[in-house]
Amino acid sequence: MKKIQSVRGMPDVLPGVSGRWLWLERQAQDILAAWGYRQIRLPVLEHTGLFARSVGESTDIVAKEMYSFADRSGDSVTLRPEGTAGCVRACEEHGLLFNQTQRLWYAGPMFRYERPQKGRYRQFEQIGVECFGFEGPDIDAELIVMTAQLWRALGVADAVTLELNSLGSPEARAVYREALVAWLTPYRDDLDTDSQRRLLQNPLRIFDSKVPRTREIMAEAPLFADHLDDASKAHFEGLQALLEAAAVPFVVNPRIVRGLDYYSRTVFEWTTDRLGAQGTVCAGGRYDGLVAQLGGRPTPAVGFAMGLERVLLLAEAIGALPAELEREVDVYLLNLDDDQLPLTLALARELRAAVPGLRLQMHCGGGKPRARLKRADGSGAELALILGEEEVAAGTVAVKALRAGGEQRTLDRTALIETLRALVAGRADGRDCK
RNA sequence: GUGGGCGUAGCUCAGCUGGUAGAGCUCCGGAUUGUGACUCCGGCGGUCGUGGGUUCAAGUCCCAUCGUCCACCCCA
Repeated sequence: MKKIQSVRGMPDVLPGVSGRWLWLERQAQDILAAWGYRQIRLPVLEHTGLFARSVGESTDIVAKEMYSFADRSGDSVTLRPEGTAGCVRACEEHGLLFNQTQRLWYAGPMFRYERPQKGRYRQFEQIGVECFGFEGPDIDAELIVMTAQLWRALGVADAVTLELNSLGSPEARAVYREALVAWLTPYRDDLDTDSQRRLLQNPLRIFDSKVPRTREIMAEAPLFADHLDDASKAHFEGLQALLEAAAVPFVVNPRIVRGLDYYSRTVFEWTTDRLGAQGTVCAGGRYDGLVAQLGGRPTPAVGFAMGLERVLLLAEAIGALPAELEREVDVYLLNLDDDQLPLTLALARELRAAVPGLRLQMHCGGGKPRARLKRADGSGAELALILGEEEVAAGTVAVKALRAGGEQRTLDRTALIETLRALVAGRADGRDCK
């Protein structure tokens, strides 16, 4: 009998690390709310055609990475490989873009059929942000400054770099593309095989090659910056000025191309050198043409997506995870004899009500006092609250410090609640480090 | 899809030129009839990923296959 296991590339998040996820999601949600962004909740399944029309037929994502299948009626549906397409679809479908602007976010799993490796999974979690109806560089800057704030809140700001580029208008890009292909064609045989293929599919990507000879050639190639249309150029310069004013450092990287067809003008990536081959932690850009392409009125749009596994890997790699995440239980309440169970239950309820935020775990499962204390220790709690015959008779609770020393005091109800409130108040939960 | 590393107890791993499967941690019990974390004693726990081959004998060698990790491609 084959051992049962998860589908390849679809990892479980076990209890020991799920707290990190809650921490990350809370940090992000707090900031999004503070900037006036509203959540939109989207289905995980969409009609296959949506992605083919938006992401691009010839992209790897659509060509070979989609989880597509026929549902019971025979329609082809696809587990979303990214969030933007579904978001635009929902906004159009419900009239959210009619004469109005939107600042939206969503979170959840995305699916791509790729070989898993570090920082890459077949099911992975993203937080995505999309803005509609703003055409100037102000909103581009807003998104970037907001992400910069998140990196600070998470303690990873020093480990990420902002890289910027402009892809210009679709027309300018098409002109440049032809120029680049014409320039490169004489060198075709000198290029590596991957780049020869790119020459047909996405020549701009050749700038990304890691092959030395290809890089030598590309160092001489014509640059897109010289083909940028005036309006895109002004937009890009406006964005850079705003980022400088906001003291957000960046580097202009002409090699940033983005794999999805719908991008235009501003594209950006937050990258790190701490994660091996998957250095991009957050990426996005402008996609002014997409709404119209999907059948809506022409609507300017910008957005980004953040890979949460990568952000967490990064936080872990540089030791940015707050130590408080280690403690999941504040106090462990145990009775020494199960005759005291009804009283113990009542006390647990009373303490949880009296001390907001208190994480109190009550002993279950019987056993000798020794075994109960052992469980108290294993729970990770700071304090053990012990309820024995003597305490019940006296109306007190024995409070034993489990982490430091081990001294034990006997407290009445008022002193106990005071102690627990102080414990909760002193607990840094990672929300105050922005 | 391509290349390489690795699959032995729940976890981390050792196991020599082939010779009857080990440690640490975890967990449970005892030393300790109301006190954890330290110490000591005992216990639970493995068809050595799977299938085939070579051999008197395979965890060890060979082949295949699956899984996993890393890298390429591509991407969050």
